[in-house]
Amino acid sequence: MVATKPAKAPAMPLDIAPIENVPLRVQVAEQLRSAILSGRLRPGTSLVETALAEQMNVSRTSIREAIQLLENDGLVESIAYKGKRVKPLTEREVAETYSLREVFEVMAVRRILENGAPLHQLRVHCDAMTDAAARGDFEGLVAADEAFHHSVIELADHALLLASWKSLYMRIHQIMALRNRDERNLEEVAGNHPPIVDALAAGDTDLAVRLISEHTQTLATFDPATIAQDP
Amino acid sequence: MVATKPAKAPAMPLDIAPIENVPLRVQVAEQLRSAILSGRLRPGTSLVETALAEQMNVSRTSIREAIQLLENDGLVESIAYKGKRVKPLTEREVAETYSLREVFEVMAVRRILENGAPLHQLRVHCDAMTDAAARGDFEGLVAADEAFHHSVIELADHALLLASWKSLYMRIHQIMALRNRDERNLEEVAGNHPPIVDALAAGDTDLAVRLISEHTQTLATFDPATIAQDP
DNA sequence: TGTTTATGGATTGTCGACAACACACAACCG
DNA sequence: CGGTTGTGTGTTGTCGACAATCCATAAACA
Repeated sequence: MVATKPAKAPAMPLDIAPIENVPLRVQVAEQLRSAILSGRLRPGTSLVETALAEQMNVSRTSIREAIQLLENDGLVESIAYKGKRVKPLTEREVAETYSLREVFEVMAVRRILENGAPLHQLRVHCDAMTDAAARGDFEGLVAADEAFHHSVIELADHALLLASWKSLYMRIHQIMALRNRDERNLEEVAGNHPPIVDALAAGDTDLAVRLISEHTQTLATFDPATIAQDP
Repeated sequence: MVATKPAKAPAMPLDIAPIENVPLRVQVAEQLRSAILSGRLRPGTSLVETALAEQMNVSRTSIREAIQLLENDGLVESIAYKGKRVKPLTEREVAETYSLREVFEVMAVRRILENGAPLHQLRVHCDAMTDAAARGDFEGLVAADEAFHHSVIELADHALLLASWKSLYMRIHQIMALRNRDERNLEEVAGNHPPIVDALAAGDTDLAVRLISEHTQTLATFDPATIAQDP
């Protein structure tokens, strides 16, 4: 075996886009998930397999399996022989979701401070948030905020934590989409993050934990009326 | 409507066991899950739908859906168009599982101390552990230990936390089944728990957190060789 | 009239058959 | 001999049809 080349030398180095083979159930799941997370499918809406199958022009099997995928995400609940529906969101569930998120993020912060991690990416996201806030770009701010927290979890270098956080954050997405976007001060939200990075850089565990904890709690406020669900 | 009776008066008050209608996929999932958690199906074992369908005498559909249920539990992983197999257990995953469990239990302890909760049940489980240890009953000790920790989580009164913990604890079950039962001192394991209850009763947050934290970490020790998987 | 028993429609659950796919190995050609 | 191109086999993916179940409403009965 010649060692100068990496095992396989492609005859055509041109990087043609690889056509990916995504199973139907996954495509269906993505569409439905997007609809739920964006609030187009409200909590309580019943999901009828036959109807969806016809509507999306796929077999009922694919719909079925897609819905089961959403069940794993905790976005759909099903009662045997009765039906499946978008999981209703109770006030209690919202509170639990945010409290668990807080624990996740605090855990991440602790791990980052224990094991060390490059903080550059966090600063990039902070800047993105500041820019978005300056532009009055709400969507951009939200996206950058998610990217920031996602990075925090990633830096903790804990695959299970990351997976759990992602699953949890989905519901947070949904909640945020359902609630009237209370136009709180964009600048303020953006400004909340740099101190967290600073505390991490300074190695100040207590401060970092307190800041991230307060921050996640802040966003947990919500108005129950805004997440009323369909029967 | 007459108000003296609760809506429906059963003609036969005899409490006959209601024959429950469990979907096939669930029965299949329970069997497979039990096999995985007990170590009869080792990590890495590939699960072939057709084979299982014939073996268990149900349609491939039911097997398929059952396996997807196990995927939700994180016990099975699947690669599209290639196959499904019992999720391999890496040393890292084991460590992550136990560290996340620690965070869950610490969270539970904190909540119990904040909101208050009756501790009677915990004492009962402690006694059961002591008894089992005195009898040299390993199985009994493990069962009581799980019951104790389950109760701790339940007392935290947090449905999402409880669900997450249950899912996580499944893997701990699996790990314990796979590892050579290192006959550590039964009395010692049993003795670790009452101080936790005492700290809870005394309202000593720091001590309770430290005790539960140390306790979960203790059990995280394992020998990688004992969880070697099949190809 | 009040209670029980059919009956119908809507929905999920289960099935067997066929299609799509990935991989390994044989056949072919320079 | 090296590399490419068929071909076969085992697996998952998708489908449409039928069975089981639940619920509401109507019919039958005392």
